[in-house]
Amino acid sequence: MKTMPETILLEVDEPLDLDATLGCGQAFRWVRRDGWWEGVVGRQAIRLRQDGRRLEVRGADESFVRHYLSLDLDLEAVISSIDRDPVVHAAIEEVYGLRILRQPLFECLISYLCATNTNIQAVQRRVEAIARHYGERIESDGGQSHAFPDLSSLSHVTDEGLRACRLGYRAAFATRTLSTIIAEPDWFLRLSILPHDEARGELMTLSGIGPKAADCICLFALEQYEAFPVDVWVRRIVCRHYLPALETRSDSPAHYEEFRSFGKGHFGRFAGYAQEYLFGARHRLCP
DNA sequence: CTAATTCCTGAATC
DNA sequence: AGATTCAGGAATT
Repeated sequence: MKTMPETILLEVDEPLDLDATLGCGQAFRWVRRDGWWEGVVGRQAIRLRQDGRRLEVRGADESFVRHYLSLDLDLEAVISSIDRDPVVHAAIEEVYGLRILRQPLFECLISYLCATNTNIQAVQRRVEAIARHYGERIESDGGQSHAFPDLSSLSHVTDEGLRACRLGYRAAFATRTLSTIIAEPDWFLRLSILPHDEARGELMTLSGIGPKAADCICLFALEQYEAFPVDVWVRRIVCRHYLPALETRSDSPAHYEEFRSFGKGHFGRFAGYAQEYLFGARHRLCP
């Protein structure tokens, strides 16, 4: 599929900060190279570059990019709904225009399974390796790259194969999760129509997917914006600025739940957006 | 319910 | 330069 170079002209009330959006760690296949963001979404190798309200697009058409970046979401309204205290307010100033992407569900699920107990760069390497080993070759502007494989392409993957992709002990979790998903033909369809709490619970039954990964998948692939993932940084930020009383508590599922319900209660329907803004401003909020 | 331990990679530090 | 330390979720006991 050939697509022409395109330029999207953003409206004044259509804020976007592409750097914050693609660089905040929500998706793992974007890299910045000489002024462009290069990434793969589905089977398309895409390049994006923003200059003010001009958004240049290569490798995909405008409607695809608009949807992926969720430009149809009224971000100004979302931001004013979460702008409830000086701390988020500072975060909003820091990464104003950050948008939550609409990621492909399967890739998002496997990516966050790879994301436990590691930093963002390590996850990027793992996801990239899985694509290189098992994904379909696709042509990009310069050379070639690989789409993230679909479920059937990973259905016969072995533990060793995934260990070669540096998943480590997560390889065994991944193969178990793959086999339970494969066992139910419409698993993805069923998941995608469940309400948040049920989708979350269903995800957590999978091997290698705990509360935090489940919340990320709900937020980044299922458009469930009330999801409030609590990673170490969000935990730190909430302890420091909102709930110092929770500081001394150790980690446990019950304590995770306290942070999560704080987020949902304090920020409301778009708590997930608040989470991303806090996370995006983490080095300013927890220096 | 809580606490402790193990799993593994990669970067930083000694 | 090679060893040690640490950051980072989930599962198991």
